[in-house]
Amino acid sequence: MTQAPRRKRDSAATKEALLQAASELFTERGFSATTVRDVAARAGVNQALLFRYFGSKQELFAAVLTRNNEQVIAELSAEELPRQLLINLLDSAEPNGEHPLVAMLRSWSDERAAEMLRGELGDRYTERLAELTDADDARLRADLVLAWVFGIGMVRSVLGKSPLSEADPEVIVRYVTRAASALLERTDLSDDR
Amino acid sequence: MTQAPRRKRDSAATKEALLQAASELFTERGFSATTVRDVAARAGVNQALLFRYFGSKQELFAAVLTRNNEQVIAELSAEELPRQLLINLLDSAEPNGEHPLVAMLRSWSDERAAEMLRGELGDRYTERLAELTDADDARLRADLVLAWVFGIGMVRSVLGKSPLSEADPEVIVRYVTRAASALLERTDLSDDR
DNA sequence: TGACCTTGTGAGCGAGTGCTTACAAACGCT
DNA sequence: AGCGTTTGTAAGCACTCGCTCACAAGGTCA
Repeated sequence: MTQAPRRKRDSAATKEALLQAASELFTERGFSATTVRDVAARAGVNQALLFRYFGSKQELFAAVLTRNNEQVIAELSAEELPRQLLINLLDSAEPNGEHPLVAMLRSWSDERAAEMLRGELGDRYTERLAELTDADDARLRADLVLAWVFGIGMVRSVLGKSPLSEADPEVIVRYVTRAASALLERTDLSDDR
Repeated sequence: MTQAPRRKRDSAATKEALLQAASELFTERGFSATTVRDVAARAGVNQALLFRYFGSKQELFAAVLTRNNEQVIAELSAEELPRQLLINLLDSAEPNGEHPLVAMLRSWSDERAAEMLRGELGDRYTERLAELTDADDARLRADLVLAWVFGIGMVRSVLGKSPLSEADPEVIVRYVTRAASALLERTDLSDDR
């Protein structure tokens, strides 16, 4: 009987397949509910390679998080951030939707995963949002808005609680940006269409 | 050598000890990071009794959640709810603080635990908050406020992210209630001191 | 006292976890 | 061809988890 066909020798493609599979699974199930065997299986890769290339499950998670979020933060201007963050998060309520933030939200309560959110990653979003106001406690106000976005993502995408999970994204965005303008008191935020 | 002294025969006290220990541990670590061995150890009880009295770890979690939250919901009027929810949550940032909600927040991403939050429990808070406005999408607005409270609790108590985690509770409450009054459009909510 | 039910105990089963190791095959090089 | 290095594979180690079970000890009632 013939053995299973070997993979082509291509370490770059293997790493990429692992990252992609890990990104999907962490988004779907969160950090602790995702096993390295699942990741390797979806990537079509022997699980030992996961450890050869990333060292540990935790380091793999870190690689996924930074890779996905670097992009989001870099691409968006401060003015668009809260609005786009929300829109992306709300759109990804669809089962195949896959926003980087959802992986973070689903892994929130895991202590090892939380360390990365608490650190540099979360602060990046805060700094960006803080640019929107000139109040002296700008970063606190930014954190409050960020907490709101996270909370909405939690209740809607992770919990799936109605009526929030069924509501029209447009309506939510309008409500939130309007109320948030009471916090980030520059007029150019209230550009709700 | 003498054997470890046996527990007194008192099923009620044993159940209560298990519930209390479980409540503490679920609050500190969340559902999935808490093991039945931990619970039994802190309660000073053989772990087999946990299963005799509660059937499974999941049923124990349900017992803790309903027990703790019934009290909170029943005690507070609708007008006080958002403010008190926030204050309790913010005060419990102290290491020994132990608000029922924190156990929920820490177990958020666990699918089995989330079922209970999604169901009756979360709706109870929503209904209560929806009483505050007469808008036709009252429950959606209530969910948005609830999501904000949850988000703040997450970022502050679970993540421990600064500056939100170090901020003065009074300031946070003032900001939030003021901005939330743009959502729940009755004037009697803006009673910020 | 002895039968019976309730409560507490220790040991361990079966499954799943992250991770390691010994080895085989494919490649680049001289 | 022969060599060393890189990439892929199969197996399993060591551990933790939720949960079960056979049994011992305390209590009640006849």
